[in-house]
Amino acid sequence: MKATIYDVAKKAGVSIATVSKVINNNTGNMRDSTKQRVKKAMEELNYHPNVMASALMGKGTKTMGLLVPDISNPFFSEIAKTIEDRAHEKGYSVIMCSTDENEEKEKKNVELLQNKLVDGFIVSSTYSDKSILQDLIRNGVPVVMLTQDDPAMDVSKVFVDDFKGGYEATIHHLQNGHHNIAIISEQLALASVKRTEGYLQALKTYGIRPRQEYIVRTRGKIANGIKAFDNLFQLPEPPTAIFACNDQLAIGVMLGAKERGIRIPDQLSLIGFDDTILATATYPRLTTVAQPIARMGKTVVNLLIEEIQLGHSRKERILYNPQLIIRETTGKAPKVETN
Amino acid sequence: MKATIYDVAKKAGVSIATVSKVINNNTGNMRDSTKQRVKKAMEELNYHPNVMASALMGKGTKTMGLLVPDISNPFFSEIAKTIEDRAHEKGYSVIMCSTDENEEKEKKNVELLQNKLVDGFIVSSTYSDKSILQDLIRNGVPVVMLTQDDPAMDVSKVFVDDFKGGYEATIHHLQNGHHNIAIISEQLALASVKRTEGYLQALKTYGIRPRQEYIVRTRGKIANGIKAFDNLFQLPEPPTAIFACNDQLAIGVMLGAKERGIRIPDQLSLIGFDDTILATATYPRLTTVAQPIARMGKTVVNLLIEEIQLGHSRKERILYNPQLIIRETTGKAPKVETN
DNA sequence: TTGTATGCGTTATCAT
DNA sequence: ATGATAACGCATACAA
Repeated sequence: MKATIYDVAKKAGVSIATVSKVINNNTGNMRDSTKQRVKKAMEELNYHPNVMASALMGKGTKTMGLLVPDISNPFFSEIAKTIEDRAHEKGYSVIMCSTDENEEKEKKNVELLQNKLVDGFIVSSTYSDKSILQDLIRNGVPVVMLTQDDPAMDVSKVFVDDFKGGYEATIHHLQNGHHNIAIISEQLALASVKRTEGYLQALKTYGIRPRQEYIVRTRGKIANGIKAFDNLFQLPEPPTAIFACNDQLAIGVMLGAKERGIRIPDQLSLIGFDDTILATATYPRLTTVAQPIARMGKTVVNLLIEEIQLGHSRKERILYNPQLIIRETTGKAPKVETN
Repeated sequence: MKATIYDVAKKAGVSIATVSKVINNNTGNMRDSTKQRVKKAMEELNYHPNVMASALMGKGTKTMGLLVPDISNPFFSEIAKTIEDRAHEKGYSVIMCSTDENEEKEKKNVELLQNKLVDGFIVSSTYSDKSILQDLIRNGVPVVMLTQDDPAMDVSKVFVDDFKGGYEATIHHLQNGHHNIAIISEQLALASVKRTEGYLQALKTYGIRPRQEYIVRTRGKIANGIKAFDNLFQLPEPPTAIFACNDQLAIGVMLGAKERGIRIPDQLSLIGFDDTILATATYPRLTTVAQPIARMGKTVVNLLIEEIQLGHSRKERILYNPQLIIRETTGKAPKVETN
């Protein structure tokens, strides 16, 4: 049977209060000898405090919930990895939940976790029903947003400057002489609208009028990237450059292009976003806008734990710089045929 | 403040015992009217039972631990997704832990979870110190192994026939006329040794003597795939076909080959394993041995929950068939130059 | 410096 | 058919 605090107390010849004190390091007024005696007893019994019981007493569970759209998306699994690592270092566990951009699941996940065992939430998925999160926040549950700067959420946030990322990607295309630049954005991601705004701004800087038909919105999967590409290339005047708002979409474009015999980067320049494992798995290697995944992951965890201990949100907004990583899918615009 | 069972009882004008009964569906001897009254009160107060408290009473936490080598590896994140989905359907949460094939983390993860909040474990990572898991099992903690059939673990297992997968991949190469077939295997994965055995068996079937220099062991990352390829191609007689024991390794080979101007599949045939997102993200698309990820994920969860409720292991071994998916990286062996 | 007693929100046993 | 009450393992105010 598992040892309880009573077993330890008996073995050490003290009361449970004393044991409790050494567990919680309230050993201010305690003879060092008793402390050692208790510690020894804990060792020998292989005693570990029952988290459930101490949680009942108002202590936390040392567990955090991680809400992402889809853990099987490389970007999220990569950031989940860094979150997990950091959390473990700090003695926390992380429960993961994919919302699948599905309102029902969003709600169910939060319910599942809330009255259960988490001390706080990291949320990296856009909620269609924001009241779910807002209720949480109003009730004083620590929440830190990751990957999105949603003004509707008055909590701490860790994210990259998506506008800048979109801007710089587009500028890179423009500097290469492209004028017909399309963007494929993620329908439901807040970050994608920022990236689109950056794209628009870059166009403006170069005095180029945006075209509706060059702006496509879809879900961020490979298959949709292929579709988007197909549609774009049925246009009377197809783009010579594409900025895809995530790597999966970009991969889709590459696949579609291969299928149609369109060479990248000679006939089509392409930029992705995220710099996931996918970006280096393709040939040619994908030019993409990198997010500092490791630093972001570590930072959200630190911030969340800090707020859990603090008891309230610091409402910080931590903004990282995206970085355009030029690899092999971008190049000069093809000569325009003047007709 | 969160509502407790007392609040509900008061509101419904009954005792907490009665409320508890409707919570747990022990409504055998209960007037339907009271039951409804209680339910209504719960609704109105937005009452959710405190899992910690009920866990204290011996009920489980409805949480399972998922131990994988690395959640950022697409294979594991994809299977984690299906596990999560199924677990949620059944009202369970999943806590994920990457062991990083690091003995310290292995131990720490289990400790983190054990005395904490999980009702059982799904373990899909090879433990270098098996006693950690065996202690768990001996203590009656439900454990189901995923992805590996380790004879040292006397519990239920869900996995593919790795031997067969390795065998069929190699046979495919052989049928294409290849004789110089190399294998790149994952150093630490039990599954990889089975796949290697299948490879060896296939060779034997065709009367081909295995060559030591064609058998390379490494960690399953893209970078290592590149290195392995480089080494293989510095051999006096490089292979004309490679079987990589996971998709990442295979991607590494593709990248290395591109770098050296070696065309796939014309000059080199390549097969991967797992059929992750990576396999369809490359060009040409990767021929690979698929594991039925979705079915395996669903099955482990079902099995684990069953055993949690049952109170003991059923010690089932559920074996799935791998499936060779022939895409575009495999083809006929180049004509041999007789000299 | 250490121990006693109470409560945290449940479940379960036994009365009523 | 329903209610009173004792655990569960721990933290903490208060006593000693």
